[in-house]
Amino acid sequence: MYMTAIPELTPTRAATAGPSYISLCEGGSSRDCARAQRADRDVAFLEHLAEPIAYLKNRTIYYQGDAPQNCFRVVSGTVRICRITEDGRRQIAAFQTRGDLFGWFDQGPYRYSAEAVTDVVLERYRRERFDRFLALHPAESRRLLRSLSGQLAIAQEHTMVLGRLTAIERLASLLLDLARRQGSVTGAASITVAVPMSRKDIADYLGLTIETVSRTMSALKARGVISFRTTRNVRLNEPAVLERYASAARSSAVLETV
Amino acid sequence: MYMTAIPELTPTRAATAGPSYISLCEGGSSRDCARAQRADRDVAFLEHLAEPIAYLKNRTIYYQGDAPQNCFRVVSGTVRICRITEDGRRQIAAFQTRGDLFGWFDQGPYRYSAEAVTDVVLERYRRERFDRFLALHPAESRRLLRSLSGQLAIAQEHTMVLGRLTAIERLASLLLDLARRQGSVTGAASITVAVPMSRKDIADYLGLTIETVSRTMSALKARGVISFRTTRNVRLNEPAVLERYASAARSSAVLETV
DNA sequence: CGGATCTTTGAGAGTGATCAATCACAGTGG
DNA sequence: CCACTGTGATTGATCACTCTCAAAGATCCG
Repeated sequence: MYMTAIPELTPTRAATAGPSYISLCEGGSSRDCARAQRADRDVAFLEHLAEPIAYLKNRTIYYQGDAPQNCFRVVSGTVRICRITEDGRRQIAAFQTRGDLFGWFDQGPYRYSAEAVTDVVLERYRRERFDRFLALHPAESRRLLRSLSGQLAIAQEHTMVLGRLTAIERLASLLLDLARRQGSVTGAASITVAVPMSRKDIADYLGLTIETVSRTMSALKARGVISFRTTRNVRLNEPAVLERYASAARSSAVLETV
Repeated sequence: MYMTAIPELTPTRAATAGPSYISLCEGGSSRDCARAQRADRDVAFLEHLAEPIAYLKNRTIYYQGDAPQNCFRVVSGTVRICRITEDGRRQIAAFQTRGDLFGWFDQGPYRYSAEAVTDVVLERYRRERFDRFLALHPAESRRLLRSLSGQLAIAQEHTMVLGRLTAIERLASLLLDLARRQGSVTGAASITVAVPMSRKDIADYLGLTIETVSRTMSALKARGVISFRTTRNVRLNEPAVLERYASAARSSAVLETV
């Protein structure tokens, strides 16, 4: 739809074609955007703000420690927000997909790096202009609040996954997340899920090692819960079983007041 | 300062004394607030919005799953944002202290419960009024953005802790966080830290068990890095050593692009 | 087809969890 | 004032899940 205005990938820098306006939209998943109030002059203004830019797989979009001059919105592809320690441990705080805004909320220098998981197309915004725009357009800033709220909610869910789930529960949780983000209707008999990231990415997102991820995947396959077309294309044969594993992360009855 | 207007604790509901205006302020830690632009009528409006309310230790402020009718700001004490699974696993997503806003960003029902760690005094805001206020006061909503950003940053730091740090590193990280929140100057020779939460709370925040927390504390004590006045009052004898343990969570040189 | 990278699988080790008992402390009442 | 009780914290012994080290198997791409 509005996406077509942006070239699907012209390495290192999206070419030609005028930037398309994509309204800030709510939630981390954010599917349908681009509706809601936008006076014509708003659109005109934002057209100057958004600079389309593309990155090849595994390229760094910005580094932890850099001064935060830009923020970005994902047009297509997947971005990882991650950090590496001196001794090589890596943690991925979030995966950003279509519609997600990132790089906006660091106050000082970027606290995490942003890297392209796949080839990606982004819209880049100069932070200072972006902030100025927000000051002028209160409605937009309230929509941004909702978007941030969604990201915070996701981060807190992630906290549960990292702090209290077993390996198999973490994997189940991720697979269902991916399915949901790809718009699969939960409750379906069988779902095909594209896994854009490597085993290492999965491991670093879930707080595990590559080996554990691989072994756990194999265990799920052995039980017939999932099967592989390729390593990056998983078929969820029994989503209900995965739901059961992942359920620890989400639902829960209200219990005693302790 | 502005705190004095609110009674330090009158069980179940803060008594008398008119609500004091506390401006939304930035960052998760947020020390000095109450400055910045506030026209007199803004103050007057907010005075009607904020309802002071107190909770005794371990009381629930709201339950996961409830419809989110209110949001809160901490005036004094500590609040935990947590979730319990059916099988009893608990994860604390965050501790909220003076100046922190919580209960605002859940879109649907509350995803986490909020409970009083200590006796607390809060300001309660009706969400619908709060939102209406934001719509009328853009500056306030941008300040809220900054506050939310801070909380998101904290959540992402927490992600690193839960996903990649060892028990001793997690403890070091928490102790330094507490010290910082209490305004201790880092780099000091020796710091006394109040630990308002129980070992169980610490364990559930750090993704460990009570026993591991206890053992790790003992190990640190044995090495002379910390010592106890009581279980809830820790003296950091060698903050530098703790910094070294915790450093994995924060700093890190920029490395290869992988 | 060869070489690099990614993934899977195996064997063994280790950190933190579990199960269990003791200890410390605050509150209560005799 | 001091036993009694209940909760929270500490310590111990053992277990298990995941990590580490290692090698083989896939997959991709020139």
